Amino acid sequence: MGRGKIAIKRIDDSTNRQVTFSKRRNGLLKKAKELAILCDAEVQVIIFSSTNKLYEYSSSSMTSGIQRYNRCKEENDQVVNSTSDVKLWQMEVAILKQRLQNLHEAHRQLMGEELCGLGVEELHKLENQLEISLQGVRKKKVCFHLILNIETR
Amino acid sequence: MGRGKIAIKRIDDSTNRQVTFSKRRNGLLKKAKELAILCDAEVQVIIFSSTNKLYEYSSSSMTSGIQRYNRCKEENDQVVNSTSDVKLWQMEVAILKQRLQNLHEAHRQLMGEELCGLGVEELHKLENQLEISLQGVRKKKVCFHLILNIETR
DNA sequence: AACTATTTATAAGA
DNA sequence: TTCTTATAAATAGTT
Repeated sequence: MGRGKIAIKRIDDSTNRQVTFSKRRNGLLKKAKELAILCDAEVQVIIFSSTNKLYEYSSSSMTSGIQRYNRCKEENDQVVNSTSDVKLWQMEVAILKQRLQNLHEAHRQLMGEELCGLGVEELHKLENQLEISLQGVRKKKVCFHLILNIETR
Repeated sequence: MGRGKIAIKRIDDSTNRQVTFSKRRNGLLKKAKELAILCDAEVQVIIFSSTNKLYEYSSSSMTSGIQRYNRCKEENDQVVNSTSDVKLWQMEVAILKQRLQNLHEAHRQLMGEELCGLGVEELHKLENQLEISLQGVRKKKVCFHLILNIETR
């Protein structure tokens, strides 16, 4: 992009290379930031110049970004060895996620959604439960009204 | 760049956001590669989409790039390696437990239990929700009976 | 997935 | 270096 087209290969002239590095580095960091904001992504960029100077961008914290990367890679490895601390925590996460999912499903049924998987018997039980719930709520409401009546008397 | 100018803020429309993500992600990775080649730099890019998919570019190996970053940062004693992964998993466990607890509380309220913490307004809302739920369940039951009638006719 | 009208990035020049 | 500008490249909106 510019006055002329250039081939993508190492720029021989070191001054030119330095200038181009400076321009394109800024461009890359800007684009990284835009991507993160526009698309709600987590983006990390690490750049070392040929003179070993560090430039970086991270949409969150670089540390957490790198850790997330590490985790992602570990999962893909599926290393099956002795149960390390990490593995134990991972198992706990898996268990909790499963429980959360189950509870979520039950919750949706109580909301009258996602009833497709239920049979007649289960629908009956759910209906009874909802009626019991309503009784409980209405009883509680009555209590409130009694209290209000006493206070405003 | 394009038919119109856009403000750099989160794109609301999810389809549009996904498309833009795809385009700009490719753009960013291409630019990263060009910078590395043209300017003889070491470049690493890590991108997580909002759907938690990982995309990456590394001019060398990601691991060595990250290690180089760590060494560079060690002066500020921000050591990032996989041993602190345990902490991250612990954090995830804590977050999941919290979510589970919240959902559990909501669940108990839908069961007509644990109503002590609720005010009049909240009781009203809960009652309405339960009535809606009952309607859903009863509608579903009617469907079942209609089907049974047809089958046993 | 393609196609363009525009915007944006940037190579070269000052 | 920093600014300018002509041109290449990226991409937003459209089909």
